[in-house]
Amino acid sequence: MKKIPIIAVVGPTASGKTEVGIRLAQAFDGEVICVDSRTVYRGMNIGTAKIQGKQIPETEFLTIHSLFAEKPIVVDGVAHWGVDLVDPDEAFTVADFKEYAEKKISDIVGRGKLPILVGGTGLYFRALLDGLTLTDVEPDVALRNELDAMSTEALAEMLGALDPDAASTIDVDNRRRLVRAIEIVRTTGEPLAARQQIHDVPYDVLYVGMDVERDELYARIDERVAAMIGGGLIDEARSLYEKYGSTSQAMSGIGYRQLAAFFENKLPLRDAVERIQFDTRHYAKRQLTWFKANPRVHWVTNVKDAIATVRKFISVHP
RNA sequence: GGGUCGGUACCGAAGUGGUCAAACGGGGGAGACUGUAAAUCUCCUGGCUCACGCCUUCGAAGGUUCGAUCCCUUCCCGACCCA
Repeated sequence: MKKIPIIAVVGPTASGKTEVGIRLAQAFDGEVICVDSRTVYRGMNIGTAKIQGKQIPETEFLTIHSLFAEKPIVVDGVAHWGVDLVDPDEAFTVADFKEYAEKKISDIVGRGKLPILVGGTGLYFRALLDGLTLTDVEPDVALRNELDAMSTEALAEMLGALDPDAASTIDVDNRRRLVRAIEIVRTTGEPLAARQQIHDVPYDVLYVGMDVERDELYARIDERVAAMIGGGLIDEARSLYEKYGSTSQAMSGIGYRQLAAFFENKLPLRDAVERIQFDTRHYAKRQLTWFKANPRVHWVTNVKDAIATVRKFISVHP
């Protein structure tokens, strides 16, 4: 079976992915799918640096599938999908993303366009493009609450009893992983390894990575955060905070949680803003760790090189 | 001019005779990652070294001591108080 050519634009936050995505889409008749765990939330615009443009009804695109009530955003003639899929009090997981993106890719291909994945959420890319199976075990809130009351050591012990292999494989210092592993093993009765496999993927992916010197990247991040504050992030965060509280998944995002601390008088504004900058830099670092580990990424420093790289790739996929 | 409290690694901040290259936090660096992923977790962070170890550090200079980040003296700097 012939594989579907796909472009994946990866890189840390503030590295210029958005612009490259648009330019590539224009140059190669593509549509963009945002691979971002935060811009899926409606109403979170400034703090997520969500693409801004004209929102148009999905029906104009003759889409075949529609998992979410979404409105793609069109910027400079380029449609962006995967944005504004859920409300901030809803959960959105990798599995949701994977399912959504797979259907969206066939939509785009069905329209004769080139799918261009743009984003910074490493796990989402891996799940979609490396074919992670993502077992059918959905998060069990009650079980998680129960497990959360236990110490990390106790959790590790519990997993050791249920699935020794898993216990020796996963990071036993990481409660969150421990809980998920126990969740899977307990509800399926099968070892974790049986539930976590890799399947073939029908895509032929070209990874384009945005390479920015570290100092430059950090300077851009600081500027961007300052611009967000100047651009109304505080008001945006406040209204979300008032509507959804500080504990929702969406509010755990950088920018929002630090401002929530400010609203609760736990942090002076000045410190909250500085915190946002630090946390964003750390986040960028983690993203870099993820993408640097992928040997398939073609690193570029500008739009022109990105286009050249894609052109070469496309030429072997008539 | 007098007095008090301080000056510790990139920053903040413990330490108060040996067990101190010096707790802890921040920052910085590296890494992990299969349904919270902008989340969560791990390691490193004076120099040389794979390591044992060696070397140089705790404002400066002297001194006491077998031994000083820690005690004494003087000086420099900072904060506050009294004049």
